[in-house]
Amino acid sequence: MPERYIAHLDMDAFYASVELLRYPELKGEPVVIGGGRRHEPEVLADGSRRYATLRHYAGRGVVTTATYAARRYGVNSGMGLMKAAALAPDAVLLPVDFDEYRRYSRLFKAAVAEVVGNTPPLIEDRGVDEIYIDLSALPGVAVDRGATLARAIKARVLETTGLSCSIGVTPNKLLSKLASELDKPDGLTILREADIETRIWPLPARRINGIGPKASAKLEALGIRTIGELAAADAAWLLKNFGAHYGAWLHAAAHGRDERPVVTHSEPVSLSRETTFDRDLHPRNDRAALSAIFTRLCEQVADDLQRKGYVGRTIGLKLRYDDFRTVTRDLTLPAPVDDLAAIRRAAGECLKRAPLERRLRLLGVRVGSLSRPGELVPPDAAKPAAQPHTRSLFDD
DNA sequence: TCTGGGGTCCTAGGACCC
DNA sequence: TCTGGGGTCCTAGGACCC
Repeated sequence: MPERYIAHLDMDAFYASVELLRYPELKGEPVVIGGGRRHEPEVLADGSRRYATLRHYAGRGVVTTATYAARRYGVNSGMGLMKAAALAPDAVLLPVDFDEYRRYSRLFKAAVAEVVGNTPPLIEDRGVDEIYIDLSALPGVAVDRGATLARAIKARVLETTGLSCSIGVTPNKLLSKLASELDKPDGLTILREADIETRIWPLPARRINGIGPKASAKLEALGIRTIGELAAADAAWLLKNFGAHYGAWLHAAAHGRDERPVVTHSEPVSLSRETTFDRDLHPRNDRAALSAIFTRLCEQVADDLQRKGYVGRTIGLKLRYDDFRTVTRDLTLPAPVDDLAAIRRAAGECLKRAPLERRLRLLGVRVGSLSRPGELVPPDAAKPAAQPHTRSLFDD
């Protein structure tokens, strides 16, 4: 198998950096992006701006991104804004503007495509602020293991967006994802297999994409903190503790082994809309409000389906109670749908099967088993039919 | 100071069929 | 009136990621 050169590109503090392009005077200041829409900066008579600060925030929002200055106070994405306010009360709070981030996302991806070309496609989308790029087939890459090309990509991205990014280039996606973080912000890290021991093994196991809070807590309880300790663990012992599938993957990942290809096209599996209420709502006392929200979510999903050109057979409902427990119910229809009436009816059937004693904090509606409207067959029938096997002694 | 919204993939049990 | 195995679909929940 020929050697692969896979790049992982990660935009630096992406949402925050896009906001700094708009509000350059905030550069270097602790800034937090998150929450609802009620804290746009106010433009004063003299043209200057007054920003909201975390101090006065009240609500259920979370931190979407924080600038590096804000991170120094211990503020991190995913953290509740109320907690962030306790850590950094004077940090500026800006509302999330997804349309603007999506616009910059298209810009930086186009800039990368300009440098590497995109026929054949080489870029795998990993959401709004990161991509993988398969550099293996590009001329001259083997000479310096992608360094010149990666620098050209970084320069072009900066030129077209004004934003910096960090890139890791290694033989696979797993290592590149780790490598792109080693030198953030504005970093470039190139690793060979021989560098795993010195550069990867000292890192916490939690850094591996696929080891989350649960798995890392369990590893820690078993005495494993770093990737190196995980690599040293006995393979059979890992299988015993984590199951055949995950255990084998943990072992391979710790040794930096990952054969996954860069996937340049994918179809969605499901579309959903959900919302957390400002205050918990009671299924009986707040029936009217809940019903209106329920209908709106169904409308939004129907709209998304029609706009994107999909139909779906499985309608799902998601409820989150005031104690944060989450419950889902779903219903598979005989034929795929994309209209409000059908979605609402099916989601309504799901609702009948859900417990409604407690107050609710979240409601969500999902449509899965997607296909294209013209497609006659549901997705599974499109798979190659199982080979009929020859009759043996044991068949009926 | 309680924890957003949009996704993917995996597991596991039961129904149902051959 | 019992025994064995395999496969797919549906449903529910959970881990994880951006």
